[in-house]
Amino acid sequence: MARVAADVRRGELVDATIKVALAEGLEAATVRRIAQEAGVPLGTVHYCFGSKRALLEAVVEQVAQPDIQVELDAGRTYTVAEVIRCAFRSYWSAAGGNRDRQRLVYELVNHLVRQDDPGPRLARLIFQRAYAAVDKVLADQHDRFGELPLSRELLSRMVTAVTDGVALAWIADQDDELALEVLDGFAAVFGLALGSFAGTSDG
Amino acid sequence: MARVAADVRRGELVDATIKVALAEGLEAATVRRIAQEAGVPLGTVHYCFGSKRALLEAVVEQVAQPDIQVELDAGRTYTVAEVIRCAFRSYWSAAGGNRDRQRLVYELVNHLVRQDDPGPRLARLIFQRAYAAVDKVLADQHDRFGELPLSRELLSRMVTAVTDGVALAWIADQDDELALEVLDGFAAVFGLALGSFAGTSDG
DNA sequence: TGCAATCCTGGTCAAGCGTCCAAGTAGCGG
DNA sequence: CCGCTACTTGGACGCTTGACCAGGATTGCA
Repeated sequence: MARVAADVRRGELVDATIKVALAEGLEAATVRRIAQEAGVPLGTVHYCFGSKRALLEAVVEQVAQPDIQVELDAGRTYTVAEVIRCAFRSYWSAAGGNRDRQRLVYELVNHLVRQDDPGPRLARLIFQRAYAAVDKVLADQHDRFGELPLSRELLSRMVTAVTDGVALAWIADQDDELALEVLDGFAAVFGLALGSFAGTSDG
Repeated sequence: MARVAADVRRGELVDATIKVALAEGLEAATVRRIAQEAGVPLGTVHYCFGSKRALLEAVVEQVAQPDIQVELDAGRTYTVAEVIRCAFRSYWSAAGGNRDRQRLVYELVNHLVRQDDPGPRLARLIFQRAYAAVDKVLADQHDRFGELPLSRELLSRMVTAVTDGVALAWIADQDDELALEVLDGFAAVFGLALGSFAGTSDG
Protein backbone atom coordinates (compact mmCIF):
# COMPACT_ATOMS: atom_id res chain seq x y z
CA MET A 1 0.00 0.00 0.00
CA ALA A 2 1.08 3.50 -0.76
CA ARG A 3 2.48 5.21 2.26
CA VAL A 4 0.88 8.29 3.66
CA ALA A 5 1.98 10.44 6.54
CA ALA A 6 0.65 9.30 9.88
CA ASP A 7 -1.27 12.54 10.30
CA VAL A 8 -3.14 11.92 7.08
CA ARG A 9 -3.74 8.31 8.02
CA ARG A 10 -5.08 9.42 11.36
CA GLY A 11 -7.61 11.61 9.63
CA GLU A 12 -8.70 8.69 7.48
CA LEU A 13 -9.09 6.48 10.50
CA VAL A 14 -11.14 9.05 12.34
CA ASP A 15 -13.39 9.39 9.30
CA ALA A 16 -13.74 5.62 9.12
CA THR A 17 -14.61 5.49 12.79
CA ILE A 18 -17.31 8.09 12.41
CA LYS A 19 -18.70 6.34 9.39
CA VAL A 20 -18.91 2.97 11.13
CA ALA A 21 -20.27 4.41 14.35
CA LEU A 22 -22.94 6.36 12.52
CA ALA A 23 -24.05 3.33 10.55
CA GLU A 24 -23.65 0.61 13.15
CA GLY A 25 -23.24 2.24 16.53
CA LEU A 26 -20.25 2.92 18.70
CA GLU A 27 -20.45 -0.57 20.15
CA ALA A 28 -19.84 -2.08 16.73
CA ALA A 29 -16.96 0.25 15.99
CA THR A 30 -14.26 -2.19 17.01
CA VAL A 31 -10.70 -1.55 15.98
CA ARG A 32 -11.00 -4.40 13.49
CA ARG A 33 -14.16 -2.99 11.98
CA ILE A 34 -12.61 0.45 11.68
CA ALA A 35 -9.46 -0.95 10.10
CA GLN A 36 -11.61 -2.82 7.62
CA GLU A 37 -13.54 0.31 6.76
CA ALA A 38 -10.35 2.26 6.25
CA GLY A 39 -8.80 -0.55 4.22
CA VAL A 40 -5.74 -0.96 6.45
CA PRO A 41 -4.49 -3.77 8.65
CA LEU A 42 -5.14 -3.79 12.36
CA GLY A 43 -1.56 -2.88 13.24
CA THR A 44 -1.81 0.34 11.29
CA VAL A 45 -4.56 1.59 13.53
CA HIS A 46 -2.37 0.95 16.51
CA TYR A 47 0.60 2.53 14.86
CA CYS A 48 -1.35 5.73 14.27
CA PHE A 49 -3.13 5.75 17.61
CA GLY A 50 -1.54 4.14 20.62
CA SER A 51 -4.90 2.92 21.79
CA LYS A 52 -8.55 2.80 20.87
CA ARG A 53 -9.16 5.37 23.52
CA ALA A 54 -6.84 7.81 21.80
CA LEU A 55 -8.73 7.17 18.58
CA LEU A 56 -12.06 7.96 20.23
CA GLU A 57 -10.64 11.12 21.72
CA ALA A 58 -9.54 12.17 18.26
CA VAL A 59 -13.03 11.41 17.00
CA VAL A 60 -14.45 13.85 19.53
CA GLU A 61 -12.14 16.56 18.33
CA GLN A 62 -13.16 15.81 14.77
CA VAL A 63 -16.90 15.43 15.09
CA ALA A 64 -18.03 18.75 13.82
CA GLN A 65 -20.78 20.78 15.39
CA PRO A 66 -22.21 22.27 12.25
CA ASP A 67 -23.44 25.81 12.27
CA ILE A 68 -27.19 26.09 12.19
CA GLN A 69 -28.21 27.66 8.91
CA VAL A 70 -31.26 29.88 9.01
CA GLU A 71 -32.36 30.58 5.48
CA LEU A 72 -34.98 33.24 5.20
CA ASP A 73 -36.34 35.04 2.14
CA ALA A 74 -34.89 38.53 2.16
CA GLY A 75 -38.08 40.37 1.28
CA ARG A 76 -40.41 38.62 3.66
CA THR A 77 -41.37 39.39 7.26
CA TYR A 78 -41.15 36.52 9.71
CA THR A 79 -42.58 36.06 13.16
CA VAL A 80 -40.25 34.83 15.90
CA ALA A 81 -41.93 31.45 15.77
CA GLU A 82 -41.32 31.17 12.07
CA VAL A 83 -37.64 31.92 12.43
CA ILE A 84 -37.26 29.36 15.16
CA ARG A 85 -39.22 26.83 13.16
CA CYS A 86 -36.99 27.43 10.17
CA ALA A 87 -33.90 26.96 12.34
CA PHE A 88 -35.16 23.72 13.85
CA ARG A 89 -36.15 22.30 10.47
CA SER A 90 -32.88 23.29 8.93
CA TYR A 91 -31.04 21.66 11.79
CA TRP A 92 -33.03 18.46 11.52
CA SER A 93 -32.62 18.12 7.76
CA ALA A 94 -29.05 19.30 7.39
CA ALA A 95 -26.89 17.40 4.97
CA GLY A 96 -25.11 14.57 6.66
CA GLY A 97 -28.00 14.09 8.98
CA ASN A 98 -27.84 15.94 12.23
CA ARG A 99 -29.99 13.44 14.01
CA ASP A 100 -27.60 10.64 13.11
CA ARG A 101 -24.74 12.74 14.29
CA GLN A 102 -26.64 13.49 17.44
CA ARG A 103 -26.94 9.84 18.18
CA LEU A 104 -23.22 9.35 17.78
CA VAL A 105 -22.66 12.29 20.07
CA TYR A 106 -24.89 10.72 22.66
CA GLU A 107 -22.98 7.45 22.46
CA LEU A 108 -19.63 9.20 22.73
CA VAL A 109 -20.72 11.29 25.70
CA ASN A 110 -22.11 8.32 27.55
CA HIS A 111 -18.93 6.37 26.97
CA LEU A 112 -16.53 9.20 27.71
CA VAL A 113 -17.96 10.28 31.02
CA ARG A 114 -17.16 6.90 32.48
CA GLN A 115 -13.54 7.05 31.36
CA ASP A 116 -10.63 8.69 33.07
CA ASP A 117 -9.54 12.18 32.20
CA PRO A 118 -9.82 13.62 29.56
CA GLY A 119 -13.03 11.67 28.90
CA PRO A 120 -15.38 13.75 31.06
CA ARG A 121 -13.80 16.98 29.86
CA LEU A 122 -14.34 15.96 26.24
CA ALA A 123 -17.95 15.12 26.96
CA ARG A 124 -18.46 18.62 28.27
CA LEU A 125 -16.65 20.04 25.24
CA ILE A 126 -19.22 18.41 23.00
CA PHE A 127 -21.99 20.24 24.78
CA GLN A 128 -20.15 23.54 24.84
CA ARG A 129 -19.91 23.38 21.08
CA ALA A 130 -23.61 22.71 20.75
CA TYR A 131 -24.47 25.67 23.00
CA ALA A 132 -22.15 27.89 20.98
CA ALA A 133 -23.88 26.97 17.74
CA VAL A 134 -27.27 27.92 19.17
CA ASP A 135 -25.88 31.07 20.70
CA LYS A 136 -24.61 32.12 17.30
CA VAL A 137 -28.10 31.89 15.85
CA LEU A 138 -29.52 33.88 18.74
CA ALA A 139 -26.88 36.54 18.19
CA ASP A 140 -27.46 36.60 14.45
CA GLN A 141 -31.16 37.07 14.99
CA HIS A 142 -30.75 39.68 17.69
CA ASP A 143 -32.35 42.42 15.63
CA ARG A 144 -35.38 40.29 15.05
CA PHE A 145 -35.67 38.89 18.57
CA GLY A 146 -34.77 42.01 20.46
CA GLU A 147 -34.48 41.74 24.25
CA LEU A 148 -35.04 38.20 25.39
CA PRO A 149 -36.72 37.27 28.67
CA LEU A 150 -34.05 34.67 29.39
CA SER A 151 -30.32 34.87 29.04
CA ARG A 152 -28.82 33.69 25.80
CA GLU A 153 -26.79 31.17 27.70
CA LEU A 154 -29.89 29.64 29.23
CA LEU A 155 -31.75 29.68 25.93
CA SER A 156 -28.83 27.96 24.23
CA ARG A 157 -29.03 25.17 26.78
CA MET A 158 -32.77 24.95 26.40
CA VAL A 159 -32.67 24.72 22.64
CA THR A 160 -29.93 22.13 22.80
CA ALA A 161 -32.01 20.10 25.24
CA VAL A 162 -34.90 20.23 22.80
CA THR A 163 -32.93 18.97 19.85
CA ASP A 164 -31.26 16.31 21.98
CA GLY A 165 -34.55 15.13 23.41
CA VAL A 166 -36.22 14.97 20.02
CA ALA A 167 -33.26 13.08 18.56
CA LEU A 168 -33.48 10.56 21.38
CA ALA A 169 -37.13 9.89 20.67
CA TRP A 170 -36.19 9.52 17.02
CA ILE A 171 -33.68 6.80 17.95
CA ALA A 172 -36.61 4.75 19.21
CA ASP A 173 -39.23 5.46 16.59
CA GLN A 174 -37.28 6.60 13.52
CA ASP A 175 -40.16 8.90 12.66
CA ASP A 176 -38.90 12.04 10.97
CA GLU A 177 -42.32 13.57 10.44
CA LEU A 178 -43.22 13.19 14.08
CA ALA A 179 -39.89 14.69 15.09
CA LEU A 180 -40.49 17.69 12.89
CA GLU A 181 -43.97 18.04 14.31
CA VAL A 182 -42.55 18.14 17.84
CA LEU A 183 -39.93 20.68 16.78
CA ASP A 184 -42.68 22.79 15.23
CA GLY A 185 -44.51 22.60 18.54
CA PHE A 186 -41.43 23.92 20.30
CA ALA A 187 -41.05 26.68 17.73
CA ALA A 188 -44.63 27.69 18.43
CA VAL A 189 -44.11 27.64 22.21
CA PHE A 190 -40.82 29.52 22.04
CA GLY A 191 -42.40 31.92 19.56
CA LEU A 192 -45.29 32.66 21.86
CA ALA A 193 -43.04 33.06 24.86
CA LEU A 194 -40.31 35.09 23.18
CA GLY A 195 -42.55 36.77 20.67
CA SER A 196 -44.53 38.41 23.37
CA PHE A 197 -41.39 40.35 24.24
CA ALA A 198 -40.23 40.85 20.67
CA GLY A 199 -43.64 42.28 19.97
CA THR A 200 -43.20 44.73 22.80
CA SER A 201 -39.86 45.94 21.51
CA ASP A 202 -41.34 46.36 18.06
CA GLY A 203 -44.38 48.17 19.29
CA MET B 1 -27.81 -22.17 48.55
CA ALA B 2 -31.49 -22.16 49.40
CA ARG B 3 -33.66 -22.79 46.41
CA VAL B 4 -36.09 -20.27 45.18
CA ALA B 5 -38.50 -20.57 42.31
CA ALA B 6 -37.06 -19.48 39.01
CA ASP B 7 -39.60 -16.69 38.77
CA VAL B 8 -38.42 -15.24 42.04
CA ARG B 9 -34.79 -15.65 41.03
CA ARG B 10 -35.50 -13.90 37.76
CA GLY B 11 -36.85 -10.93 39.69
CA GLU B 12 -33.69 -10.83 41.80
CA LEU B 13 -31.50 -10.96 38.72
CA VAL B 14 -33.41 -8.15 37.05
CA ASP B 15 -33.02 -6.06 40.20
CA ALA B 16 -29.30 -6.84 40.29
CA THR B 17 -28.99 -5.86 36.64
CA ILE B 18 -30.69 -2.53 37.20
CA LYS B 19 -28.53 -1.86 40.23
CA VAL B 20 -25.29 -2.55 38.39
CA ALA B 21 -26.34 -0.68 35.25
CA LEU B 22 -27.38 2.36 37.26
CA ALA B 23 -24.11 2.44 39.16
CA GLU B 24 -21.69 1.39 36.46
CA GLY B 25 -23.42 1.60 33.09
CA LEU B 26 -24.98 -0.96 30.84
CA GLU B 27 -21.61 -1.72 29.30
CA ALA B 28 -20.28 -2.89 32.65
CA ALA B 29 -23.32 -5.00 33.36
CA THR B 30 -21.82 -8.28 32.16
CA VAL B 31 -23.45 -11.54 33.09
CA ARG B 32 -20.60 -12.20 35.50
CA ARG B 33 -20.99 -8.81 37.15
CA ILE B 34 -24.73 -9.32 37.50
CA ALA B 35 -24.29 -12.82 38.90
CA GLN B 36 -21.84 -11.42 41.42
CA GLU B 37 -24.25 -8.69 42.44
CA ALA B 38 -27.05 -11.20 42.89
CA GLY B 39 -24.77 -13.61 44.77
CA VAL B 40 -25.31 -16.55 42.41
CA PRO B 41 -23.04 -18.47 40.09
CA LEU B 42 -22.85 -17.66 36.41
CA GLY B 43 -24.79 -20.76 35.41
CA THR B 44 -27.75 -19.68 37.47
CA VAL B 45 -28.18 -16.57 35.39
CA HIS B 46 -28.22 -18.69 32.26
CA TYR B 47 -30.59 -21.16 33.84
CA CYS B 48 -33.11 -18.39 34.60
CA PHE B 49 -32.66 -16.52 31.36
CA GLY B 50 -31.63 -18.36 28.24
CA SER B 51 -29.50 -15.46 27.18
CA LYS B 52 -28.32 -12.06 28.24
CA ARG B 53 -30.65 -10.61 25.71
CA ALA B 54 -33.63 -12.21 27.41
CA LEU B 55 -32.43 -10.72 30.67
CA LEU B 56 -32.24 -7.23 29.19
CA GLU B 57 -35.70 -7.61 27.72
CA ALA B 58 -36.96 -8.52 31.18
CA VAL B 59 -35.21 -5.45 32.55
CA VAL B 60 -37.15 -3.25 30.16
CA GLU B 61 -40.40 -4.73 31.36
CA GLN B 62 -39.35 -4.12 34.92
CA VAL B 63 -37.88 -0.63 34.70
CA ALA B 64 -40.67 1.45 36.07
CA GLN B 65 -41.80 4.74 34.66
CA PRO B 66 -42.76 6.49 37.84
CA ASP B 67 -45.77 8.74 37.94
CA ILE B 68 -44.94 12.43 38.11
CA GLN B 69 -46.08 13.83 41.42
CA VAL B 70 -47.31 17.40 41.42
CA GLU B 71 -47.62 18.59 44.98
CA LEU B 72 -49.38 21.88 45.35
CA ASP B 73 -50.64 23.64 48.47
CA ALA B 74 -54.37 23.28 48.50
CA GLY B 75 -55.18 26.86 49.50
CA ARG B 76 -52.87 28.64 47.11
CA THR B 77 -53.39 29.87 43.57
CA TYR B 78 -50.74 28.84 41.04
CA THR B 79 -49.95 30.14 37.61
CA VAL B 80 -49.50 27.65 34.80
CA ALA B 81 -45.76 28.25 34.86
CA GLU B 82 -45.61 27.50 38.57
CA VAL B 83 -47.44 24.21 38.16
CA ILE B 84 -45.15 23.14 35.37
CA ARG B 85 -42.14 24.22 37.35
CA CYS B 86 -43.32 22.19 40.30
CA ALA B 87 -43.82 19.15 38.09
CA PHE B 88 -40.38 19.45 36.52
CA ARG B 89 -38.68 19.88 39.88
CA SER B 90 -40.56 17.00 41.37
CA TYR B 91 -39.59 14.83 38.45
CA TRP B 92 -35.94 15.78 38.71
CA SER B 93 -35.70 15.20 42.43
CA ALA B 94 -37.87 12.13 42.74
CA ALA B 95 -36.70 9.43 45.09
CA GLY B 96 -34.58 6.89 43.31
CA GLY B 97 -33.20 9.56 41.07
CA ASN B 98 -35.08 10.00 37.86
CA ARG B 99 -32.09 11.33 36.05
CA ASP B 100 -30.10 8.19 36.85
CA ARG B 101 -32.97 6.06 35.72
CA GLN B 102 -33.22 8.20 32.61
CA ARG B 103 -29.66 7.44 31.77
CA LEU B 104 -30.24 3.74 32.06
CA VAL B 105 -33.26 4.11 29.85
CA TYR B 106 -31.12 5.76 27.16
CA GLU B 107 -28.59 3.03 27.32
CA LEU B 108 -31.26 0.39 27.01
CA VAL B 109 -33.01 2.16 24.16
CA ASN B 110 -29.83 2.70 22.24
CA HIS B 111 -28.85 -0.92 22.68
CA LEU B 112 -32.28 -2.37 21.94
CA VAL B 113 -32.98 -0.58 18.70
CA ARG B 114 -30.03 -2.25 17.09
CA GLN B 115 -31.20 -5.70 18.12
CA ASP B 116 -33.66 -7.96 16.37
CA ASP B 117 -37.30 -7.99 17.32
CA PRO B 118 -38.54 -7.38 20.01
CA GLY B 119 -35.72 -4.92 20.71
CA PRO B 120 -37.04 -1.98 18.68
CA ARG B 121 -40.57 -2.58 19.95
CA LEU B 122 -39.37 -2.50 23.54
CA ALA B 123 -37.52 0.72 22.89
CA ARG B 124 -40.72 2.30 21.68
CA LEU B 125 -42.54 0.90 24.70
CA ILE B 126 -40.19 2.81 26.97
CA PHE B 127 -41.12 6.07 25.30
CA GLN B 128 -44.81 5.27 25.27
CA ARG B 129 -44.66 4.88 29.02
CA ALA B 130 -42.94 8.23 29.40
CA TYR B 131 -45.54 9.98 27.25
CA ALA B 132 -48.30 8.37 29.28
CA ALA B 133 -46.86 9.68 32.53
CA VAL B 134 -46.79 13.23 31.19
CA ASP B 135 -50.24 12.86 29.69
CA LYS B 136 -51.56 11.87 33.08
CA VAL B 137 -50.29 15.10 34.59
CA LEU B 138 -51.82 17.13 31.78
CA ALA B 139 -55.13 15.37 32.34
CA ASP B 140 -54.95 15.86 36.10
CA GLN B 141 -54.33 19.55 35.63
CA HIS B 142 -56.96 19.98 32.96
CA ASP B 143 -59.09 22.27 35.14
CA ARG B 144 -56.15 24.55 35.70
CA PHE B 145 -54.78 24.50 32.16
CA GLY B 146 -58.06 24.62 30.31
CA GLU B 147 -57.93 24.36 26.55
CA LEU B 148 -54.41 23.87 25.32
CA PRO B 149 -53.10 25.28 22.05
CA LEU B 150 -51.40 21.99 21.23
CA SER B 151 -52.68 18.46 21.51
CA ARG B 152 -51.97 16.60 24.70
CA GLU B 153 -50.18 13.96 22.71
CA LEU B 154 -47.85 16.52 21.20
CA LEU B 155 -47.27 18.22 24.53
CA SER B 156 -46.47 14.89 26.13
CA ARG B 157 -43.78 14.33 23.54
CA MET B 158 -42.47 17.84 23.97
CA VAL B 159 -42.23 17.60 27.74
CA THR B 160 -40.54 14.20 27.48
CA ALA B 161 -38.05 15.67 25.01
CA VAL B 162 -37.28 18.42 27.51
CA THR B 163 -36.63 16.10 30.42
CA ASP B 164 -34.63 13.79 28.18
CA GLY B 165 -32.52 16.59 26.77
CA VAL B 166 -31.83 18.08 30.19
CA ALA B 167 -30.89 14.66 31.56
CA LEU B 168 -28.47 14.19 28.67
CA ALA B 169 -26.72 17.44 29.45
CA TRP B 170 -26.58 16.34 33.06
CA ILE B 171 -24.76 13.15 32.04
CA ALA B 172 -21.96 15.35 30.76
CA ASP B 173 -21.81 18.02 33.43
CA GLN B 174 -23.42 16.41 36.53
CA ASP B 175 -24.74 19.84 37.48
CA ASP B 176 -28.09 19.52 39.21
CA GLU B 177 -28.50 23.21 39.86
CA LEU B 178 -27.95 24.04 36.24
CA ALA B 179 -30.38 21.33 35.18
CA LEU B 180 -33.04 22.74 37.47
CA GLU B 181 -32.37 26.21 36.11
CA VAL B 182 -32.93 24.97 32.57
CA LEU B 183 -36.12 23.19 33.63
CA ASP B 184 -37.29 26.40 35.27
CA GLY B 185 -36.61 28.17 32.00
CA PHE B 186 -38.82 25.67 30.21
CA ALA B 187 -41.51 26.07 32.82
CA ALA B 188 -41.45 29.79 32.21
CA VAL B 189 -41.59 29.37 28.43
CA PHE B 190 -44.35 26.79 28.58
CA GLY B 191 -46.14 28.94 31.13
CA LEU B 192 -46.03 31.97 28.90
CA ALA B 193 -47.14 30.02 25.86
CA LEU B 194 -49.85 27.98 27.56
CA GLY B 195 -50.73 30.55 30.15
CA SER B 196 -51.80 33.00 27.52
CA PHE B 197 -54.54 30.58 26.65
CA ALA B 198 -55.27 29.52 30.22
CA GLY B 199 -55.58 33.22 31.04
CA THR B 200 -58.13 33.62 28.30
CA SER B 201 -60.27 30.79 29.59
CA ASP B 202 -60.12 32.24 33.09
CA GLY B 203 -60.84 35.75 32.00
C1' DT C 1 -38.56 -44.81 49.80
C1' DG C 2 -38.27 -43.81 45.00
C1' DC C 3 -39.00 -40.84 41.32
C1' DA C 4 -39.54 -36.73 38.68
C1' DA C 5 -39.04 -32.04 38.22
C1' DT C 6 -36.48 -28.26 39.03
C1' DC C 7 -32.82 -25.50 40.70
C1' DC C 8 -27.76 -25.04 41.61
C1' DT C 9 -22.94 -25.29 40.45
C1' DG C 10 -18.30 -25.07 38.83
C1' DG C 11 -16.43 -25.29 35.46
C1' DT C 12 -15.32 -25.30 29.94
C1' DC C 13 -15.60 -23.55 25.25
C1' DA C 14 -15.25 -20.62 21.27
C1' DA C 15 -15.27 -16.17 19.66
C1' DG C 16 -13.95 -11.63 19.88
C1' DC C 17 -11.52 -7.80 21.82
C1' DG C 18 -7.53 -4.41 22.38
C1' DT C 19 -2.77 -4.62 22.60
C1' DC C 20 1.73 -5.80 21.17
C1' DC C 21 5.62 -6.70 17.99
C1' DA C 22 9.21 -8.20 14.82
C1' DA C 23 10.09 -8.04 10.22
C1' DG C 24 9.50 -5.86 5.90
C1' DT C 25 9.26 -1.89 2.94
C1' DA C 26 8.93 2.84 1.02
C1' DG C 27 10.78 7.25 0.51
C1' DC C 28 14.07 10.78 1.18
C1' DG C 29 18.54 12.86 1.62
C1' DG C 30 23.47 12.63 1.53
C1' DC D 1 23.98 3.32 -3.50
C1' DC D 2 23.44 3.46 1.44
C1' DG D 3 21.51 4.69 5.77
C1' DC D 4 17.90 6.35 8.23
C1' DT D 5 13.27 7.35 9.38
C1' DA D 6 8.79 6.22 9.31
C1' DC D 7 5.03 3.55 7.72
C1' DT D 8 3.04 -1.19 6.72
C1' DT D 9 1.94 -5.84 7.85
C1' DG D 10 0.46 -10.27 9.45
C1' DG D 11 0.27 -12.34 12.82
C1' DA D 12 0.34 -13.71 18.21
C1' DC D 13 -1.00 -12.86 22.97
C1' DG D 14 -3.75 -12.55 27.09
C1' DC D 15 -7.98 -11.43 28.60
C1' DT D 16 -13.02 -11.04 28.59
C1' DT D 17 -17.43 -12.26 27.12
C1' DG D 18 -21.84 -14.93 26.48
C1' DA D 19 -23.11 -19.48 25.91
C1' DC D 20 -23.12 -24.16 27.20
C1' DC D 21 -23.32 -28.40 30.14
C1' DA D 22 -22.94 -32.52 33.00
C1' DG D 23 -23.45 -33.68 37.43
C1' DG D 24 -25.19 -32.80 41.92
C1' DA D 25 -28.68 -31.38 45.15
C1' DT D 26 -33.25 -30.15 46.71
C1' DT D 27 -38.13 -30.52 46.98
C1' DG D 28 -42.61 -32.36 46.58
C1' DC D 29 -45.57 -36.09 45.61
C1' DA D 30 -47.13 -40.88 45.15
